[in-house]
Order: sequence, then C-alpha cells, then structure tokens
Amino acid sequence: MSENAREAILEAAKGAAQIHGYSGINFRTIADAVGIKNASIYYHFSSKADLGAAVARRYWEDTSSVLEAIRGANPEPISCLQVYPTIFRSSLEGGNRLCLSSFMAAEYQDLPEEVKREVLAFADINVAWLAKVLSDTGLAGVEVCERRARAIYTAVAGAQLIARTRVDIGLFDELVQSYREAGLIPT
Amino acid sequence: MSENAREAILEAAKGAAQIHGYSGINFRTIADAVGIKNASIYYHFSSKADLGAAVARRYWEDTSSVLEAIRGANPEPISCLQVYPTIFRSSLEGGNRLCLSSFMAAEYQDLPEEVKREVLAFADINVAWLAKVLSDTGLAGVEVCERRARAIYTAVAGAQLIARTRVDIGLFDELVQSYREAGLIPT
DNA sequence: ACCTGAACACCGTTCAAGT
DNA sequence: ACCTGAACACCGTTCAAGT
Repeated sequence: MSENAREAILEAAKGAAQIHGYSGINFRTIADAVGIKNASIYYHFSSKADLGAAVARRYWEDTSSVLEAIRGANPEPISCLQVYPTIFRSSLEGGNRLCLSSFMAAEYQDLPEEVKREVLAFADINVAWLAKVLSDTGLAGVEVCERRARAIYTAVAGAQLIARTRVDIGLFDELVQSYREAGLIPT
Repeated sequence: MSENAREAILEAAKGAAQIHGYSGINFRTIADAVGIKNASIYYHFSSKADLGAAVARRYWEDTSSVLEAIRGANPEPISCLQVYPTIFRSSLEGGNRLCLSSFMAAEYQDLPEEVKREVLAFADINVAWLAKVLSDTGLAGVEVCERRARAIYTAVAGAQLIARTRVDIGLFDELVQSYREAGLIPT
C-alpha cells in the first residue's frame, strides 16, 4: 500500500478534477476512496496545491505522449488534424468529463502558482504540436502556423466546454465539423 | 438602504462571480462589502443558488440589450459581426474578468439547477442573435446559419477563456483575427 | 421590514501521537 | 515509513431574537 496510496490519491484527485475542477478536489472524499484518513494525504503531498500540480503535470505528460503517438501513426499531417479533436472528445465521454487543464483554465485566477504552471504547459504542448503539424502541410509559413495553431486549440477547447454544458457529444462533433467547413481546421 | 442593500448584494456578487465563478461568491466577503452581516443576505436571497441565478439572469438580460443596441446601430449585418467580439473583449478589460456565463459554464456540473437555466439562456440569446445576423447577410440558409452561429459563439467564448489565462487581451484580439482570416467569422 | 449573534456541518491544514 | 484523532479557521445555512 505504500507507493500504491500515492498512486491511488493521484487517480482519485484526477477524477475529481476532471468533473469538478481544482476546487472540487476534496481531501476527505479522496481519503475515503483510497481507504485512509484525510490527514494521511499530507504524508504524500505537502498541500492541495502540490497534489493539484502533480495531477495537472501527469495530465499534460500523458497528453504529450498521445500527441506523439498520433504523429507516429499518421505520416500525413492532415490526418493528424483529423484525429486531434478526438483527444478532447474522449474526455467528454464517460461521465461528461472535461479535459483537465481546459477546465482548470476557468478557475485560473484562483489556482496556486505551481498549478498554473502545469495548466499553461498543457496549452503550450498542444499549440506546439499543432503548429508543427500545420507547418508540415506546407500550406503556410511558420509564423502563420503558430497563429493558426493557437486558434484551433482555443476553438476546440471552447467546443469541449460548450458541449459539456449541454451534455451532448453530438454538439462537440458538430462544432468541430463547422470549424472544418469554415476553413479553420484544414482538411 | 432597503432596496439598495439588495442591489448592492447583486453588484458585489456579480463582481465576485466574474473573477472567481459561482463558487467564488462568498457571503461573508459580500456582506462586508455591503456593510451588513452575512446572515442578512438571506433576507434578500433565499440561498446562494438564488443569488447566483439572479446574478446570471441579470447578466444575460444586460447582454441581450447590448446585442439589440448593436443591431440597431449597425444596419449592415457584417458590421454586427465586426462588433460582436467586443462584448467578450470588454469583459476581459478591467481586472481580467471573464464573461460571467462563460465562466460558470466551466463549473456547470456543480451549479444548482436554477443557475444552470440562466447560464444556458446566455448562450441561447447569443446564438440566436448571431444566427439572425448571419441569415441577414444572405450568404447562407437558416440551417447553416444556426450551425455557424454556434461555432462562432463557441470559438469566441474559448478565446476569452484562453486569453484570460495568459492575462493578455492582445491574444484575444489575435485569436478573433485568426478566426476571421480562416473564414470562421465572415468579413 | 430589516438586521444580528450564535450555532451547525463541511473543508484545508496542522500537529502531536500512534504503529 | 505510514497513518491517525483532535483541533483550527473558513464557509453556507438556520434560527431565535432584536429594532
């Protein structure tokens, strides 16, 4: 149970954060789920900020791996753009969850500094990946790709947020499709 | 102070919600700002949910008025689309605030039912207005305008969220400009 | 009609104490 | 090394009591 407790705490905190955001991470609820007392969490994490930062860090690291895998499996950059929104889509599945870092972006002003850093890291790796993929299409220069990458990331994150309020994955798909039809996401 | 207290509570709650979201509405802090005790708020509002719903309702009502004014001042629908993002932009000004209902959308799952209703109403009046304006351009049919309206609203709301995390209004402007260049927002 | 103090359960955090 | 009970301040809410 030693290294397992830390792991179980992280998992429980991630689940709570995906549904309720950072402020929804409740030490007593997590302790119950793990089978320890809430004070025991402080043996593994020095504070709620520390736990929140660990959750967010692991989240963007996992996303980074997924992005690399997508690129490895899709030599065609256009195919990468086709697949990209599924990352946000899959967050919506299974309990209408929200992409962790997008969610925390809403609470941003109230987040501890160390959590903010990890949230920004998530956005950064997404934009960098998109810019690279766009650049590989050869459709535009690096400068333009950077700008477009930010626009795509922002629009898709917004789609996830809005679709969540309607509890409607179909709405997410429709919004992404509209982005494509409008020309925001190259096809 | 009778009717003024209710008004002062609403104003203070709106300010808190714009910065911290629904969960950031703190009865003791609001009471201090108004100059009463926190228990006194319950004389004017039956619960935090009631106060939150009143704040959100007034917010979308005000937005609805602004939208009507924009249409009244701009006979050209394209001009309306030019002005539209400034609603979200002005929320970012003065303390990096977030459009109230967009913000609450992030906390959506945890909101009381009566607050949820008002948050959805905000999105609805925005989409309806955009669909009407798009339809008036004569560029597409009603069906397509509905879809495009949802896409524009979602993308602009997302831009506000992301720009907020970077404390950078210039980023908001850049994102909106990218949407225009990509063809998402007609120009 | 409008406000208040005192009390409640809930939450992050600390700390001395247990094995 | 890992966990616990008890206590702290903070928050939404209630309620009997004040003017």
